[in-house]
Amino acid sequence: METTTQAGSPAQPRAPLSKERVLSAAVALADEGGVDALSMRKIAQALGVVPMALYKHVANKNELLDGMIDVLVGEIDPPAGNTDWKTAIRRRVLSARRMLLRHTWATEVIESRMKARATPTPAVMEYLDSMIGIFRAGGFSVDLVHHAMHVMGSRLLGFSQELFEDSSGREPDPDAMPPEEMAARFPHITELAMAVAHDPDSVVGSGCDDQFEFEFALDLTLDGLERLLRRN
Amino acid sequence: METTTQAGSPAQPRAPLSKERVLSAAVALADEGGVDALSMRKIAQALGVVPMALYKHVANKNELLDGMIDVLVGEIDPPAGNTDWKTAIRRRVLSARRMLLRHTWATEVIESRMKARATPTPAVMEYLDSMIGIFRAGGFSVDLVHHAMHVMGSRLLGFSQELFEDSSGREPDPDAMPPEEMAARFPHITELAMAVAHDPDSVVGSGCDDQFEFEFALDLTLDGLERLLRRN
DNA sequence: AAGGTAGGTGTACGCCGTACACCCGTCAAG
DNA sequence: CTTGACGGGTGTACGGCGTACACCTACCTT
Repeated sequence: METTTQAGSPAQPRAPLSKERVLSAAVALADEGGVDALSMRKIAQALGVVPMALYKHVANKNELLDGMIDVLVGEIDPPAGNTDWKTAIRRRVLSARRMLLRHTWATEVIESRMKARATPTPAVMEYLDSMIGIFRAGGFSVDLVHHAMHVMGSRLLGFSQELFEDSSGREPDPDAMPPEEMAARFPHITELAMAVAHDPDSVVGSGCDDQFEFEFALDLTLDGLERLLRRN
Repeated sequence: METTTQAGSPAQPRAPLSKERVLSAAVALADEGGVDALSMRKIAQALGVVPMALYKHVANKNELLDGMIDVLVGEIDPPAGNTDWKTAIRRRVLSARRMLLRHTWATEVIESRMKARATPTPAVMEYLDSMIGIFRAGGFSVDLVHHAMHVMGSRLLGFSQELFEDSSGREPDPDAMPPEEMAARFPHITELAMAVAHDPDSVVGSGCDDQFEFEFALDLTLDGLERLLRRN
């Protein structure tokens, strides 16, 4: 059994590794067996490769987890044009939910990674940005969108809460984005951040009163329940 | 420096271990350094004891995590009597939030443990039960409470979502509670469960339409936002 | 032909959870 | 007073984990 590369061999012994192949193997492994069953060694084994080979494609396990989150976010349907904000948001959230149900480990990983990172990955940022865009296009003021994002909270995936939290004392982002590119790629996030904190440098800084936002969302919910109650 | 037990020594060399001491040491360690920095070995070291000593007080690390959750739930203020349901719920939720802010690792642990266990620990059950009780006392019908619990969702700690999910294929609960005791200790949960599924045996079984509940909560939120928008 | 580089390999280290055998102080029964 | 059970702390050891580091080997460029 010669397994070394042989020129004319019709069935090549192994496809070449790549970040995508590593990530989808990882996602597949997590789907069956949960995130506890996910180890670099198991992923390598599933790919027929030695564990350290993975490190040529992902820096470490945390980056791998971040990459997996991006894969998941990519599974969420893009925003549907030609509808009012309400159905657009509704569809998007329900699509996100379907993704979360497909990958039961997702919320756990998202939760823990969002706590650790200074900034969400670009894919996540893009998702949030387009979400904000839908609200803005629907006529929401910047302030109201801000509230809305907090209110949606965990239903928007579970991370908007953390997104707005103080980001100091976290793992420093290895390749933090310069503010100009930030503004160009995520216009809505930038707009919101500038309105919230009058300090455009700390783009998603802690210029917002978390406690106020929490109570705002809570009261909105309680009022909704009360209305239902009155209507008996 | 003789550290072995010596009869008349006024300062006894070490307090005797106990489950509470282990748990509070674990909570303290998690508070400073997050849940990743929490290992049986570190806890033991903090208590001046050999790692295996802990296993005389907790069965394994998962049970330790469950115990830690109970400690946290115990920090939530008990329900305030003599008020309407709305302020009672409000106070309770805000108290829970203060606890979560004190222990930033809490949501992560709760999230992962709730996914794994068949039934929440008694302390958690008690918390949920009293929460339901407040709604019921406020005049909510059983059905409406059911909706309400889903709506509050993560704001009620983050676990009611999982509580109502299908509980098959999870770690079997070592000491599952007999239904009678269940009904006696958690009357409100039982009432709700019986109404939802007409099968009183699978007390928090999957007799509820998760998708419906999710959309119900989503729409309640969206309607709330819409009202704010109209009032511009 | 020379040499850089991208990608897979092998070994090794320190951490983890915990199974298992042990040991010792206390206390009840004989 | 002896004995033996037992609750609780100990020591050793195993298998799995993430990953640092040195290597080797094809290939591509010049």
